[in-house]
Amino acid sequence: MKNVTIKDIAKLAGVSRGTVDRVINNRGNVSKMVEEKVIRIANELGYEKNIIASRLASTKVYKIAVVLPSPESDLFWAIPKEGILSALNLVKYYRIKVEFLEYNISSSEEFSFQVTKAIKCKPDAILMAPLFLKESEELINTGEQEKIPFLTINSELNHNNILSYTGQSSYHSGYLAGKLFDINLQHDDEVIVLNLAHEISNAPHYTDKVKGLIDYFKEHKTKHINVSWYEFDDFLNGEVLLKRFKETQKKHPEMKGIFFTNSRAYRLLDLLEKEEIEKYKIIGFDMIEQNLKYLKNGIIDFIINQNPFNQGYNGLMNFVNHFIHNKEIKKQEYLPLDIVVKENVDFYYK
Amino acid sequence: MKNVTIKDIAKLAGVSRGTVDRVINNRGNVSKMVEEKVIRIANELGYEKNIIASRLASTKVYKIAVVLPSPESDLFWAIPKEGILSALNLVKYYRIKVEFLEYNISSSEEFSFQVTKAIKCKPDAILMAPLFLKESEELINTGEQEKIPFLTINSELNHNNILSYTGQSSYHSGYLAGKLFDINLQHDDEVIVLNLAHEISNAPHYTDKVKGLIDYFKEHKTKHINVSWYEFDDFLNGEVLLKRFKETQKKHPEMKGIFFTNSRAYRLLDLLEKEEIEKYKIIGFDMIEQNLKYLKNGIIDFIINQNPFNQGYNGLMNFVNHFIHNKEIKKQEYLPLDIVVKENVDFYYK
DNA sequence: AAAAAAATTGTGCGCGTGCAAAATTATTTA
DNA sequence: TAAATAATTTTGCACGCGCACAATTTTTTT
Repeated sequence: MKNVTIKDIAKLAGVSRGTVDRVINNRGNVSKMVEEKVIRIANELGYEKNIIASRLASTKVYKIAVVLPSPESDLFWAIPKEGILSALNLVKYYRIKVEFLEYNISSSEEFSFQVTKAIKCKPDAILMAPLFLKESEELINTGEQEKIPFLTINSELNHNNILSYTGQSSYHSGYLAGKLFDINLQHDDEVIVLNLAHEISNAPHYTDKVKGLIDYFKEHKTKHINVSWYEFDDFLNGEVLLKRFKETQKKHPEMKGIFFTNSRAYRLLDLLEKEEIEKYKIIGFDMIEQNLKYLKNGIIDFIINQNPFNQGYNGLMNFVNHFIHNKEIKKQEYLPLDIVVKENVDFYYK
Repeated sequence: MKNVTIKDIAKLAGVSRGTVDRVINNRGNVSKMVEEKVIRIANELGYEKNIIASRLASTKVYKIAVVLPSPESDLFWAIPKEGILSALNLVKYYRIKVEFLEYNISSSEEFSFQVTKAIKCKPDAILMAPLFLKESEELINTGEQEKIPFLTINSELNHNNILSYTGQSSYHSGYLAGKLFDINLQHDDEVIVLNLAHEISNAPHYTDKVKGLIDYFKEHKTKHINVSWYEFDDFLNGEVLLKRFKETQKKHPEMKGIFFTNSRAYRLLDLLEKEEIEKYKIIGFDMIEQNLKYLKNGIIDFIINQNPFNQGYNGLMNFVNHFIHNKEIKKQEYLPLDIVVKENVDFYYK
């Protein structure tokens, strides 16, 4: 079962390897008759290009720009980068050049700046997390004019210049949180959603989570659990944050569950006494070190893991599959909604 | 930043490529002086072998025998095979030959027969699920004499002829089940462990699960939950199975939780009426089609997913990393203990 | 119809490594 | 010390494909 090579095709078609090469790679300058014949024979033999030989011989260097928040500004983002590097390691000799560009997670200006810079690199594609909705759309349009497609991770966005999305379904992660509260709460308890984010954002990956949570309790009314939500935008200021939380407590005496919509649960928990907070069922996102502390001491009950490693890994593999292997890639690849508790936390990618 | 090649080393060392090649690959017939010089220069330059060029040029075909239960005898095993094929697809042109050998999951004789056959193929390694403890140990010994190392998935076994284990920690999956029961059960409820397996087995991947579950409740006594366990070995006979379950029910009036230690929950559930069974909290393993039905209609509450796809994928990648990339591979790679509920089931590998 | 231009096809080298045969150098034997 | 043997090193082809350039054929122009 030797693999079919262009040499085999050339011999059968009665032409030279060069001609077969031109047909296979659409380099033109081949007469219609010959082209058809070569294609027919290639199909008959079930020819598949030997990618490693191809990449070895080719001088073309594929270029991808990766634009992600800096781990310094948000710890979560260290892991997707590891995923990217790990994928890269698998395809080390494919002549792929990666340009890493980082921005402060709170700065939409820096985000725009770096994506613009990425576009100027004229890469084959840009892999990014489009955290800022409005800016992202504009930038993706700009990219489209320059014929630079995008691959996205973490937050979903619709645009026909986006080749793929790898990440969770925000809606369903909220819905799942509903289920987890439902198991753990009592009749007439109340769930409060806290969004600790700088811009009071209408980013879909936030609103969809809330929608999912609310929908869950619309569909499951046996316990009469009520949901309210708040945005704390100046969460970096401990005093203000604490004050706003106290107000919320007062306003919602039946509050028994707290749902943090992102990885910043620890920001509030750092400010509270254990006794005061352990009466709440708490669900947050992301297995970053600061949150794990609270998961392990029983303050956070569930963490929903967003598979940051695979976001990076699969994101880059999508690039490879699309550009190098010429494979169809899925427009949406929804990653699992991992339920992380104290008892299984050690087995997830730390 | 061009990559360093043997040519570069050869030039700097003042020898030919062939000599460098012999040093790099320990082919001998090189004088000590030259060898040391080449090694020194290679290290200085940070030489890394270009694997794709290497595999392209080499005539050596790596051979791996894969011995797994047939999907016909146990559906679970369709997925690890998919994982293996998927990994294989990534390294398609590395000249790896895979010999798939299947056995009926209930037959230790067939297992031994196929592993013996695998050894006779004289592969570079054997990837298998050592479901039968005693037989496995003997076979691994035989393999050791023939210098054939093993890679294992799914059930853990200690032997120094085993290069790696990829799968869950059975103990912790039982422990996790304890936690899940604890959340969902009441004071003085009882949990029954059901092991539906042919041989009343002392296989560690069964006993460890029970141990984990029991330990959980040893450490968490607030609800006074009691645990008992039973082996149903003739589970294929519906009548007998049902009878034995009824007996168990009678014997344990406080039974409120049922823990199935493997993927065969559906075998019993198929025999019971919905009304009769929905009062129990049920935890089982593996996202096979027949179980998913019961997860989706609310009869099974939790499925612990064993990542069958990754068992296969990582198992094969371990082979590649060890033999082709010459990388250290971990002796134990514990996969996540995924908690699957109705609300997140669609996002796990079906 | 010859020359020029255009279109098509063929050839050879290189990517980085493996491998075996040939060539060179060092060592032993007679 | 020459010949034989052993040890070491070099050389060249191969893997399958990309690519630049050469060679050939066809078409157009004069």
